[in-house]
Amino acid sequence: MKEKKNGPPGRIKIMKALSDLIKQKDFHSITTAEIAFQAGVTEGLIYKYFKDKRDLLYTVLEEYFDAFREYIKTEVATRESSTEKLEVIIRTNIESWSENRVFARILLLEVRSSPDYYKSRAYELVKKYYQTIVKIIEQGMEKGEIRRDIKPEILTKEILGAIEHSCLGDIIFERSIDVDLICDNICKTVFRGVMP
Amino acid sequence: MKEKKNGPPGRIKIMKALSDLIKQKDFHSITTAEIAFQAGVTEGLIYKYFKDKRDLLYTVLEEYFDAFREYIKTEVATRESSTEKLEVIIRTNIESWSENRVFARILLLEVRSSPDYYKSRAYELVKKYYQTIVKIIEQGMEKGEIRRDIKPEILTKEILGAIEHSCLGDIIFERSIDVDLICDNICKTVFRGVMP
DNA sequence: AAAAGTAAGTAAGTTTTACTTACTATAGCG
DNA sequence: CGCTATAGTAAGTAAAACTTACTTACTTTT
Repeated sequence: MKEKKNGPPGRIKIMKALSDLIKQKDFHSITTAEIAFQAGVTEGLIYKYFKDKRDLLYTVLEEYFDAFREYIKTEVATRESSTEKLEVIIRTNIESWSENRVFARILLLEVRSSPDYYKSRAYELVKKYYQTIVKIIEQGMEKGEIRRDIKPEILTKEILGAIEHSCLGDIIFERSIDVDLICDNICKTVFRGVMP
Repeated sequence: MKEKKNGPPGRIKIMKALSDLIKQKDFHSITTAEIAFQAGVTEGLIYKYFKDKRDLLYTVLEEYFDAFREYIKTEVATRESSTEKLEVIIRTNIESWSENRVFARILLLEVRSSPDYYKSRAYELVKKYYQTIVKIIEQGMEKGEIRRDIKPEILTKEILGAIEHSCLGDIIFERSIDVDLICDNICKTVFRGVMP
C-alpha cells in the first residue's frame, strides 16, 4: 500500500542519526559532519538524498507526522459526537508530544522559522491535520453541538495553540508533561469557558 | 529613569539594520556582512557590542518587548474586572503583532529554537508578562469572576497559545490580521466556551 | 556471459559565514 | 599635554555547509 519503502540504507541511517542527535541538542548546533559520523556514512551522501540540511529535517518531521496522523485517525474513529472527537484529539496530541519529544521539538521549535518549510511535504501534512479538525468543528456546528457564532478555522487554531503553548515549556526544558492535567484544563475551558 | 541610553551610534545602527532586514527575510538567511553593510559599519563592530549574531537578535527582541509590556501595562490599568483586563490583554497583544510584524516574527518564529535565548534578558521579560497574566487570573478567581477548578498557569498558556496560533499564519505569510475577528472569537470561547 | 547502465557511496575539495585579533582615530579629563 | 577609555576598522581564521569528480557493486540487456 505504501508507495515506496524508506529507501537505501544510507538514507535511513542519516535520518535516524539526525533524529538521535536532536534528542541531545538543537538543530542549529548539529553539524553535517556530526550527522554523517553518527550515521556511519560520509558527509556527501547527505546531499545525495537531501537538498540541504534543512530538507533532511523536514523529511524526518514528515515521517513522524505521518505516524501521528495515522494514530490520531484511528483514535478519532472510535468517537461519535464532535466534542468527543475534539477531546480525543486534544488528548492524543498532548500524549504524542509527551512520548515523542523529538517530534514535538522539530515541529514546535525547529522548522517554523524557515520559509521553505512551508513548501515541504511535512507542512502539507500539518495543513491536512488542521483541516481534519476544522471539519469536525463544522460537523459539530451542523449537529448543534457547537455554537455557530465563531469561525471554525479560528477555533481550530485556538485549540492547537492552547495545546502547543501548554506543552511548550515542558518540551523546551525537557520536563515530563502532565497529560491528564493539561488535557483536563484545556477541555474544561474550551468546552465550557472560564466563567464560574 | 532608564539606566542607560541606547548606547553608541554604531550599536543603534546595527540593531536598526537587523530589524529592517528581518522585514525582508528570515534571520538565518541574513549574514553578519549584510547587517554590517546595512548599518554602514564594519562586521567586527557587531562583535564589540554583541556576544554573537543571536545575542544581537535577543537584544532587538528585548527592546520591542520592553515597549510592548509598557503599553500593555497602561491599557490594563484602565480596566477594573479581571475578565476586562484579560480581554484588553488579548486585544492589545493581537494589535501589537498586527502592527509590529518584526516583533511578532522574532518572538514567534526566530528565537525559540536556541537554548541560550532562555538565558537572555528578553526571555526574562516574556516570563514577567506571563506572570502578569497569571496574577490577573488569580485575582479573578479570588473575586469569583473566574472558575477555580483550573490552574491559572495553564489557563495563561492556553490564552497565549490561542492568540499566537491564531495570528501565526498571517504573520508567516505576511497577510493582514483581522484583529477584531480573532479577538472576538478568542474572547467568546475563552469566557463562555464553545458550547451553544 | 560480456557490455552497458544505474544506484550507493566516498574522498577531497570550495565557498561561505560567523567570529577574532590586532590595530587606529578621537574625545574627555586631570 | 599626555593618558585613558571609547568607537570603530581592516584583515584574517576556522569551521561548517555544500560540490565535484570519482569508485564500487549490482541489475539489466543483448
